Amino acid sequence: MSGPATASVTWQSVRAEALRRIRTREWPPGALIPKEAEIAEELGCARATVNRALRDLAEAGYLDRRRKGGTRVTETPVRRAVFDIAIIRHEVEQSGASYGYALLVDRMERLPEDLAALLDQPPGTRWRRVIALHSAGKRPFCLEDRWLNPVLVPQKRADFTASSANEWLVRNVPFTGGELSFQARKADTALASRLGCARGNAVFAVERITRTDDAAVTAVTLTYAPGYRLTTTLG
Amino acid sequence: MSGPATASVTWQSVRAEALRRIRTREWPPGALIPKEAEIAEELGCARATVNRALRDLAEAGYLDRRRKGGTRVTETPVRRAVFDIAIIRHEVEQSGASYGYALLVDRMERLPEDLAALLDQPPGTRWRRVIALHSAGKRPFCLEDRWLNPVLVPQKRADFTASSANEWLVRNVPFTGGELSFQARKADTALASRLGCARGNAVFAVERITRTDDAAVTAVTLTYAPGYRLTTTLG
DNA sequence: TCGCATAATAAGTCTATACTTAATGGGCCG
DNA sequence: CGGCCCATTAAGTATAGACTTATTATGCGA
Repeated sequence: MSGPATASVTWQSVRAEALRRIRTREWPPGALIPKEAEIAEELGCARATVNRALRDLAEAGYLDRRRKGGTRVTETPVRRAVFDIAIIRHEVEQSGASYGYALLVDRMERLPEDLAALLDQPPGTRWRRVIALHSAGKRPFCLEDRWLNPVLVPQKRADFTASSANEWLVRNVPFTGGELSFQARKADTALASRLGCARGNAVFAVERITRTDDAAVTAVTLTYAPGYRLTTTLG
Repeated sequence: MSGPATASVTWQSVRAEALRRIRTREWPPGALIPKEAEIAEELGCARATVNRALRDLAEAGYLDRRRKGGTRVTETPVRRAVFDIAIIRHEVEQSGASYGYALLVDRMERLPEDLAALLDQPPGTRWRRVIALHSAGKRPFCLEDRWLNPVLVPQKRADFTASSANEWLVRNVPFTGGELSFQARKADTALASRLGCARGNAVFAVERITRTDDAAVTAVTLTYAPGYRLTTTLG
């Protein structure tokens, strides 16, 4: 009823072969490639196997697939960079340094107007504001300036004196979406003194807003000490 | 989608249900969840459908799966941010501005020692160096400072006076790997004049090395004018 | 000739089944 | 008691077949 038990063509091998054809331009950019059934017959496997392989290549940005339209090689493959958003403690520990944490501010404050708008909060809303410093060895590593939705993260339930809001949130408030942005900033006097660097230094800043289905959970700005690099591998 | 006539349970619906259970802590962090066959029976679908759903959640970082070990909920879900590495022209055009391009330098130069090491080239190797400015409207947008492997990108074959190396490479040299890093830098005099900003301004810099299986293809530093933000959505 | 209904098509998906592979844990032997 | 081998287990994968759905092409009528 089924084919030979051993000779199976794996979806990885189909993927590899398809990628080879793309790289060698046997299937040039923009070209329509044979349909699944044809490739399956050619390589001697089931259509589902080809489907798995081509779907994977499509996810990776090498192919564009459309029902009825067939599959074509992407004209200009969009490369994706993937960053893992780690817990800062892990990031520090992974670099070999010992991790330090200090809570600097934890109080209720009125949201700045622009931020309130981004968070879908009426102007003047008071949220919990937490500022903390993460350090690597004796050096400041990253300043965390965070606003928290007090409904979801009341002061009595979450205490950030010993460990950061970062970790508490990861474990306690699953989020469903948000935005992330990176930018370069000049350190002002306050920031420079907290990060232990000269005023005017260029620092790397990450802004992140996190939401659940219903409401915004938190908005945070992470400002890293000068010299920080965010690195990843292209696959 | 959830048609009554077509009673089939889709893998998306299984995924959604599993995610719901993770979010509601019905399956708390660290817990072992039922095995595929059990879930399949419970939801009334084939095991392959459950497999597809759980595999997807594992890829997204919600689950850890191991043969024989079963599937458990990730203790601290690692969130991933995905950035599309666009062609700079597209990035500018998408913002609504008109794109401008100017080639500033194109000559053979000796690789700096540290870069040569990164690129697996013997010290003193001469590569093609290209410097170009991308602009949005009348404003400088991004300075591209690039080194190219002259074997793969000889000057006679690739002319960058009219369009950038960026686009030529995407279309002509498929790459298989590389590294990417982001950082904040202070603009020195040369950079400031080219980007049309004040000296000492904080600028966002992207460094990228691109390789084929055999050899390094190119190393590039993209320095964006002050105010640039790299943004993405968290899913 | 234009516009719309319809047929054709290729990918998307579900199912049932069977086999493979990586771990795990227990039992046997030294 | 310790270590190794093997049975067991749960995920991983392959397959054939059938059905769904988005999209394109076509042909008919106004």
